[in-house]
Amino acid sequence: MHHHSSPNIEQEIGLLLRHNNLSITDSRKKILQLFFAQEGALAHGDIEKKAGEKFDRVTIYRTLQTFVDKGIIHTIPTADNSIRYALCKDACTEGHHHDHHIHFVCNQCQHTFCLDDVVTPEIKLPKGYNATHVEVVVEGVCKNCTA
Amino acid sequence: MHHHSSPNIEQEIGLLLRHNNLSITDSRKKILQLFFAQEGALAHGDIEKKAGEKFDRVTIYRTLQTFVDKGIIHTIPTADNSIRYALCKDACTEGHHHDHHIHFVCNQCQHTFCLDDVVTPEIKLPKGYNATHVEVVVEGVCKNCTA
DNA sequence: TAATAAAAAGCAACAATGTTGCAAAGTGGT
DNA sequence: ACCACTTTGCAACATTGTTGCTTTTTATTA
Repeated sequence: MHHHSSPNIEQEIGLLLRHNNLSITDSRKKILQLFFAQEGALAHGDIEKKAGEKFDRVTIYRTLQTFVDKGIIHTIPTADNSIRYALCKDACTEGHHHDHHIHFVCNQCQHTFCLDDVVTPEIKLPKGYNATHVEVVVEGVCKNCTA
Repeated sequence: MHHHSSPNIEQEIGLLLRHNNLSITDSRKKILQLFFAQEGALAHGDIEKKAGEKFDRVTIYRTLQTFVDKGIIHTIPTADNSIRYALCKDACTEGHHHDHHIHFVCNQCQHTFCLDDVVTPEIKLPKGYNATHVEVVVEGVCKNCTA
């Protein structure tokens, strides 16, 4: 399980923000904590539910956007109009995401996971098409629900 | 270009609806015409723009939902909260979609295409994960824009 | 530590998108 | 032409996302 509640998560979060030239604010810390405490991806709505009493909706929108811009989190496409966000584990930088792993959506628990060890395959495209990014989303039953 | 305006499109649409046990109505015909006249996928918003003066927004929502349920169209996930829809070319039936092709989103013209000849690859998942469906969305520059 | 400039958060108002119940209109079958 | 059933349009509402502006917070300097 990835649920560290180690005392230096706080520190780690501070460093992460500082490395990205972001000032350290309550909302940024709180939202990053949610991501660190979570195995899987979060939608805006999830964050609003978990942190919404403390923070304005607008702040959450803007914070997520900032994190995406800085390469701290990445988006995961969905077919239900609720973009998911997850921490970038590869070396992403401002304006350059390098997430080559696939994503898994569980039909049972509805959670979305980054399978960091499964890289996106090469796709052979017809003539004239040039790929810059390949996104793979696999649906099915996850490890926790298979049991 | 795929813009047939052949006289039997109308017939084809009628048959398609009848085969799916759907009554033939103006909005269903119009929306199917848009899909047939279009190389690429459509979002709800696109359809609303092109047919919105004639039909209520609610009707468009309900019609798209009906078509998805019947296996006439399928959804394409996106990371911008605007689900795209495209005609199913494989043999989809009510409750059973069999679209194994990949999707391509052009960064230049912003259109989304079904590459019907490119099948989704096998993905090897970690132990415990079971796949029921694999969705591949490739981003890049399409045939028309490469020129 | 206090003062300050810059950045972020909060607020309010708004825009866009999606949903529901119900009455009116249209469809297919007799 | 009639009838049962389905679909549409309307209205009202809920949810989600955006924008401008004021207040608060942050990081930095003295």
